[in-house]
Amino acid sequence: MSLPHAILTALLEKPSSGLELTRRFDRSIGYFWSATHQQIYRDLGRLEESGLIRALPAAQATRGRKKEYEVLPQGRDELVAWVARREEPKQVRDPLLLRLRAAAIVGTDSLLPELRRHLALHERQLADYLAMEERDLKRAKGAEEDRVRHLILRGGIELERFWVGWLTEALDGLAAADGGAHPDAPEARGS
Amino acid sequence: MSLPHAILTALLEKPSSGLELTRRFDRSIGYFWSATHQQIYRDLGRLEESGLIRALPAAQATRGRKKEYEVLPQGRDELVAWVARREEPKQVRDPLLLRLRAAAIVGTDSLLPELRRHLALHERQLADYLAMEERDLKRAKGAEEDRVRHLILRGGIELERFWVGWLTEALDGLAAADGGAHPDAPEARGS
DNA sequence: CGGCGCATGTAACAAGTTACATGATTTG
DNA sequence: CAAATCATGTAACTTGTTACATGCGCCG
Repeated sequence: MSLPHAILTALLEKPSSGLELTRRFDRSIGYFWSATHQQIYRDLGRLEESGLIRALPAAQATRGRKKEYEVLPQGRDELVAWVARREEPKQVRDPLLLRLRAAAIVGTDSLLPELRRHLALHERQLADYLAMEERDLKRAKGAEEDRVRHLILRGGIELERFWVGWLTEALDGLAAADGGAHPDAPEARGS
Repeated sequence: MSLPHAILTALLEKPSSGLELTRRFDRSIGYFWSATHQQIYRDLGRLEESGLIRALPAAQATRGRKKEYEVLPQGRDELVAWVARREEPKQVRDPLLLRLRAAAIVGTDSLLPELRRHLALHERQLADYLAMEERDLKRAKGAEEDRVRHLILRGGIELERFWVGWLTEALDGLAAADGGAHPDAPEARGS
C-alpha cells in the first residue's frame, strides 16, 4: 500500500503529470522507493477513481496529451491517516545475503567478485550522498521540511555505510581463509 | 528469482518436506528471506517439474501425506551458477522512509510514536542477534560454513544497529523541534 | 510529410499475500 | 469416533516487471 501514498506525497509537493512523476521517482523519491511509469499510471487511475486526486481541467482526455493531477482534500486526509498508522517494520529481504548462505555450501570463491563489485557500488553511492549532504547543508537551516529531508538523506548515508562496512568485513573474512589468489575481475563484463 | 534458490540451499543443507521448509524459513533463513507455505509449495512444484529436485520415493503422492524432497545434480548446478551470477544490489525500499517524507508535508507529530515503536522493536531484535552471536562464538571456530554463517549474522546485527542509530537521530531531531509534550502511546493498541 | 521525442496507456506475466479447502495422523 | 494437529494444496488478489501499442507535436 505504499506507492499510492508516495504518489500523493509527490503530488502535494507539486501537481504533476504521470511522466513528471516518473522522473521524480527516478531522482529523489526513487532513492528509497522506485517505480516505473506503468505502475504510476495504473495507480494514478485508481487514485482518481477513488476520488483522492483529480485531473486538472485544463488538460483534455485524449491519449498522447499531457494530463496533470492534483490532490483533493480526501487524498490529503488519507495521507495523514497513513502517516499515523501502525505498520510493522519491513523485514530484511536481500538476495546477496541469501547468496552468501548458498555460498556457504557450494563454495564462496565465485561470490567474491560480486562482493567486491557491490562494495565498489556502495562506496560510490555513499560518496554521492555525502556530496548531496554537503550541498544541502549550505542551504536551508530552519524549515522543518528541510530538516526532515536531511534526516531521510542521513538514512541513505548510514545505510550505505552499513553496506560498505559489512562487505569489507565479509571480504576480509573470506579472503583470509582462501589464502589469496583472486585476480581482479574473473567475470564477464556486463553492460 | 530468489525463493527457488533459497529452497535449493535449504534442501542441500537437509532434505525436507514443504512444512519443514516453512518452519526453517520462519527461523533462520527467514531473518533475511521470509516465505509462506503457499509460496514454498508452489515453488517446490515448479522445481520438481524442472527436474532440479525430486520427491524421495518413500513418500506416496496423496494429499495430506508427507513428501520429502532432495536436490538433484542439476539443481546444485543451478545454485552454483546463481551464486556466481552478476546481480545488481537491491535498492532500498522502505515504507518508513516514505512515511517520513510524507510527514515532512503533513506534519511529523503523528509519526513520532511509530518511530519510537520501531526503535524499541529494532533494539530488541539487536539484542536477540547479539545473544545468538554470543552462543555461536562458544561453539565452532574453524569450519568455513560456520564462519560464513557468522558473517550473515553480523550483517543482521549491523543492520539493526543502523536502524537503532538512525531512529535515535531522527527522534532527537524531530522531538527537539516540536518542543516536548508527547505522552507515551497516543495510539490504539493493535493485537 | 517522415521521423523523433514526449506522453499516456495495455497486456501478459511473476512474485508475494490472504483466505480457504482437503486429506492424513494422532490422542482423548 | 471426534477433535486437534500435521501436512499439502487451490483460489483470488495485489504489487511489481517487461514488452509493446498508440497518439500528439515539433523540426527538418
